[in-house]
Amino acid sequence: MPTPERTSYPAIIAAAREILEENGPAGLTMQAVATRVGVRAPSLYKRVKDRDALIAAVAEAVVDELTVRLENAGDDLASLALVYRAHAYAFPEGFRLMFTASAPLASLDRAAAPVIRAASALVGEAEALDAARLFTAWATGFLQMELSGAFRLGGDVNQAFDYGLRSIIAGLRRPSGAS
Amino acid sequence: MPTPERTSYPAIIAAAREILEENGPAGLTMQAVATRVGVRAPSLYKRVKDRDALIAAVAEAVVDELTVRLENAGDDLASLALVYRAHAYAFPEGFRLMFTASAPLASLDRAAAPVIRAASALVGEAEALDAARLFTAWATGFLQMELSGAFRLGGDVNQAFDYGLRSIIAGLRRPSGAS
DNA sequence: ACCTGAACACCGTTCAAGT
DNA sequence: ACCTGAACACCGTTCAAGT
Repeated sequence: MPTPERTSYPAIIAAAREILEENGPAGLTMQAVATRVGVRAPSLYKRVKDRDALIAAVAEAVVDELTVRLENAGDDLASLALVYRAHAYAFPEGFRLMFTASAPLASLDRAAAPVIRAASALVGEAEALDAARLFTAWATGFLQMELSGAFRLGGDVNQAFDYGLRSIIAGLRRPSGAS
Repeated sequence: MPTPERTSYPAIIAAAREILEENGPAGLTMQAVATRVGVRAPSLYKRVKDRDALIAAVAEAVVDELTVRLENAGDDLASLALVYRAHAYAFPEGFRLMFTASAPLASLDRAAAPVIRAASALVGEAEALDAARLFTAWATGFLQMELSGAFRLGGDVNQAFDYGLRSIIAGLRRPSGAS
């Protein structure tokens, strides 16, 4: 006699995301997730391979949500930068996961598409990939440093973000940036 | 009767660093460190508060070593970028720790000094901090993405690094980058 | 077919007892 | 004064037994 399903894969991922943002990576235990979805820990293994896979799925969910936001943003680098930053603020713990080893690299490729499009509009198709990597690396590094509290030497962090964004765009506009 | 010391704080940190690079964060257990320094796990707590403090100390050691390398490098951003990248390649796991929550922020401040000096030479003292943050954010993000295998869309990664470096310097040279 | 209690291995940490 | 075995709490994971 089939037992009715008492939870689901999406419910588990959503619960894990909440717990991660509330209690950090150390608080993201199988027990905590199971309790939140109303099940016992061993039952999770019916839908998730193990804790690493669960974490990877959470990272993928965060990236996929970012992708949607990027696709609905303005198609210039400045708009994408603001959306990216807002997403990092909204899910700081999830953001940290995005570029971790077990992260879902395929979903990152999808998130990259709008960035490459905006870069292409600025520097042309030949340089678009290099330019997108410059922009993404800067934004990712900046947000990670900002979220981890690494900006401790004074100064206005918002202004530093604007400065970086404007300098990068200015540098890309220069033909000397070509390969 | 005092028992002779069978290990030391530096030996513990060095062992932890080796284990981290060999086996990753999950392999960095108190047991593994204790075994490597020739002691039992409980003895580690005489010199280290707990595992988090041990990890933070490892991160600090990696940052301090980077600081020495930066201080001995050429005092322009291109030289600093190469040194930074070489350090990330040499200690990829340690590099990941540098901007983690429990990371040693004070030691990061010391590593920032040579970068700010090089930035100041390029854009002047007033913009030096903003420019240093642009450069550091880009380099950090780029290396993190490179080490995590996030560059999957083809293209030459070394060329992308050069392109990013040259574009940033070109953008900083422009007066329009000023605040 | 899914869920659970029980069990196992492993880890971080504490502490009384050794020297 | 440092080191250790023993113990505890906690966690990830497996699995036979339930429905």
